[in-house]
Amino acid sequence: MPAPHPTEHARAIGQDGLADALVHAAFATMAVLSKVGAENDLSLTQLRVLAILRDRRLRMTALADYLGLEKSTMTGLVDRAERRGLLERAPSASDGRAVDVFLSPEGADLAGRLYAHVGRSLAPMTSELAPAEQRRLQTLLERMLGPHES
Amino acid sequence: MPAPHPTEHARAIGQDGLADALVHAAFATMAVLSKVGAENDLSLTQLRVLAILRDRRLRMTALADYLGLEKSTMTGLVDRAERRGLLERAPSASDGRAVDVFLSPEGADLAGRLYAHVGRSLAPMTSELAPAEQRRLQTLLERMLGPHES
DNA sequence: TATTGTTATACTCTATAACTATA
DNA sequence: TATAGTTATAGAGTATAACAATA
Repeated sequence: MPAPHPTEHARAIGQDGLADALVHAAFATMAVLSKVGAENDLSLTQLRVLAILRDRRLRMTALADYLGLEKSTMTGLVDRAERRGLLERAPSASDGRAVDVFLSPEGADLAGRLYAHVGRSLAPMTSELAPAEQRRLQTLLERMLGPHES
Repeated sequence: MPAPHPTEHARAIGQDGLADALVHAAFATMAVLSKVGAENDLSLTQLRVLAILRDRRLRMTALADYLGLEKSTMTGLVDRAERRGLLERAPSASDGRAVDVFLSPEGADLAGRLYAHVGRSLAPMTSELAPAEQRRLQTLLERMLGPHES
């Protein structure tokens, strides 16, 4: 798994300075997430599935909506994760057509470890800034991204 | 192409507040890049290839290094882009084993339009911040990401 | 011998279309 | 009829291993 070179496309894609920096930061962050995933034999999509289901039980269609994917794509995605024992399917109690998906104990365990791992893996980047700068960056990003649900 | 829901995994993956915000911003930015790519029938990887080659001529191996992919992966990637007339291959002048890759005129044209398109597509997000905040955000991101080459 | 690129192979990710079972 | 999920199919993206050509 060779390491990428996030800076280059960032510089070439972005329109202005801020867009450049955002694209650059996005590639750097995604590279970290991909690496954390790869170290656990998880694609970025599987990582997202674990993250989304960390505190939720969702039907296939709702999971597809969260990921921005087609429901037919979910079948294989969930199949593979289920085969690895990371999540489980169960028929919905309220709708005979629907299938709920949720983390298995092993999946929840892995999700928890990944959660911590991502934080540690991002630290070398974030610790380039002093604590006060980190707080300012967080505030600006949160303002830019709008109010969180939850 | 259904729209994703970047906030959720962000909240669930990140370790602390800043990591959360970075992951959230990365997913939001990647969603924009993916959308711009998809509107032009380009995957994120093909978008990166165009961006990287925008002002460069590289051999297959160097391109693979920039992307963080195996050289064998490049063959198919370049094949498909070449088949679409976006880039070209030529034998290296200095090394009989090597193959140079570079944008075709059409590829360069598309890359230029994508460049502008990305800037415009990111604007709704960045313009949530006042101009002074935008400058502060850019400065902080650039400090965090370290000095650019070029 | 080592390196460059391709080929062969296999698996994951993704979408579209057609199907089934339920609502 | 409409919705939930799966299956069938196809194509892109990715890696590993083996190979040919060149250095």
